[in-house]
Amino acid sequence: MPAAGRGKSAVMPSPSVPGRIQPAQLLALARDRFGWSALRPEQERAVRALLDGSDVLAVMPTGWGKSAIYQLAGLFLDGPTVVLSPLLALQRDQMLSLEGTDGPGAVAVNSDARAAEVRGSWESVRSGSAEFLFLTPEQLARPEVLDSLTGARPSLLVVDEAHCVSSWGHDFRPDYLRIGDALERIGRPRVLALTATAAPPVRAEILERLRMRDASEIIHGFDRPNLTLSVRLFADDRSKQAAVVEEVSSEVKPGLVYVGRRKDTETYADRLRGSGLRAAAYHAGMRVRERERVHDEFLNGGLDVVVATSAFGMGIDKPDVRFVLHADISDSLDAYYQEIGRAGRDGEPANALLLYRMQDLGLRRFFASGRFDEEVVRRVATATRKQPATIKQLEEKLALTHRRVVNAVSLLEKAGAVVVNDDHAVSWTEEVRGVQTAVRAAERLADAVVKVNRSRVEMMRGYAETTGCRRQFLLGYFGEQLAQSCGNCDRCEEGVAPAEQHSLVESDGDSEPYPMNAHVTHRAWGPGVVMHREPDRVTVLFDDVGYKTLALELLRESDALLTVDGET
DNA sequence: CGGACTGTATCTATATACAGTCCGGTGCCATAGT
Repeated sequence: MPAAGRGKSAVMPSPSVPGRIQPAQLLALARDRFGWSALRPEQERAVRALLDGSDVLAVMPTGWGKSAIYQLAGLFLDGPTVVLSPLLALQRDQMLSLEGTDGPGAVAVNSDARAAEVRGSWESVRSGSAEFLFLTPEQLARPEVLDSLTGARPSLLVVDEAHCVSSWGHDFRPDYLRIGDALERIGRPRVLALTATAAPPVRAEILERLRMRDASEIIHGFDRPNLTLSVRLFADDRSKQAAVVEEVSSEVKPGLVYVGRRKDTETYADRLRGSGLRAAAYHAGMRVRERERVHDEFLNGGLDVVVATSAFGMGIDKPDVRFVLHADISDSLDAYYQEIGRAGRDGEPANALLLYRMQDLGLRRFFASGRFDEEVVRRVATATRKQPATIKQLEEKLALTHRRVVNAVSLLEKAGAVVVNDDHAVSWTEEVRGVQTAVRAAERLADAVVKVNRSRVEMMRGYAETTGCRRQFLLGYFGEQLAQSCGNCDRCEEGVAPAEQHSLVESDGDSEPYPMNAHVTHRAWGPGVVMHREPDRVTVLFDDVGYKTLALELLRESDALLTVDGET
């Protein structure tokens, strides 16, 4: 514990007056309270922006000290810091890391705690002996939690793993949709959203859903040059399965294998054990004990490879993972980048290999399609129109699960048919003509989500099938342009990419009809932004229908199809 | 959307083709039972 024994610092911030904090003051406090010897420029900028009263969206790699931002800012701001975190395991880790410092205390309120513990936690938040309060978004759905929070007057609300705000909520963990509401309810503290992965539309969605105002976006670059990117194409499942075992055997260990189905984690783990490797399966259907065992063994070096569904990974910060192999394609480049980002954190070379079969997209399309339950939405609409009711009351009255009710309420709210009042009651607005109109509007909103999800699958497919440099494709998706082809992917290795890159460079200038980031409008699909270019095609992210890839040749022939609005 | 599995039909099989059905990820939280 680096800072232990130094005693309390002479540099006590005057918490109520952030004013102009000098860099030296920040650093001194970081050193004395947490034992950090230096701050990265991004960390410092983020803390200062928060102290100046701004909201902040910080996108930085895992291991870069995102938590340091709120830990430090929390010390200067008068009032508790609330940290929303998606997993209880992550909350435990973060509380542990705070315990080892001279910093102020941290408590958590969740379903693990007994009633007496919860009362104690709220008491220490109110008295100020705990600066940090860890919650899940689900806790914000409980009226008594909101009331206690309002009373505690928090000064900062942190949304950790903020990309979940965008990817979850539509049909999974719907309380993610209600964070923005809760935020207003508790007096609108400033907001800090933290994530390692967020493409431009994801960032826009985070800002919108959390209703962040004039937010400073502090984005660290996405490139991970030590990762070698490659894709192997397969026609049938058998040969792909064999290749998984071969590739894993020949890679430097340890590594991760991602699959799409729980059952496959077991079959691959068995086969890999059969070829002499220390392999384990991991998925959400396993007992908690077993999951923790695999997790710990992997971190401690007791395993060569973990074969997992997407359940494995958040919060894993193991520096020496040498490969991440995808036996099944991910459902978006956001997810893929997040997953391969677990390799090579030590900066040493590591492999990100995708074994791709076109049919594997089927599973991803299925998951992307969601399920709109018209009947549920109709019943919720009918009930609230008759009489305002809380979400809890609706669950009981209609005999529906929390998830279904929250989903329906969120869609109806977005459609303008209902509002959620200060007393937590959902009530009908009369803004929409009737139940039927409201249900139709809700369905349109749900359809739009499906379209965007499916377009994300298509971008993932675009990565797998691109003939150009993989890294240029990947970084382009995250809004970064890599001027040169990377020289560290299979396409560059084959020598294909540099030639195409050359033709791209030649084609710039005035003759370039659809440059990167140009705002465009399509007759059928409406407004969008150019996200990616290849010599013969252009990919546009449309506001309403998501990603679409368009052939330049066709666009040239029917040039009214896509018109450039000019840069903004 | 695609794969595994089941059932049925057929030019009666130690066999195959085809149609129909079911299933698939992520985690809070609450609640029931020991």
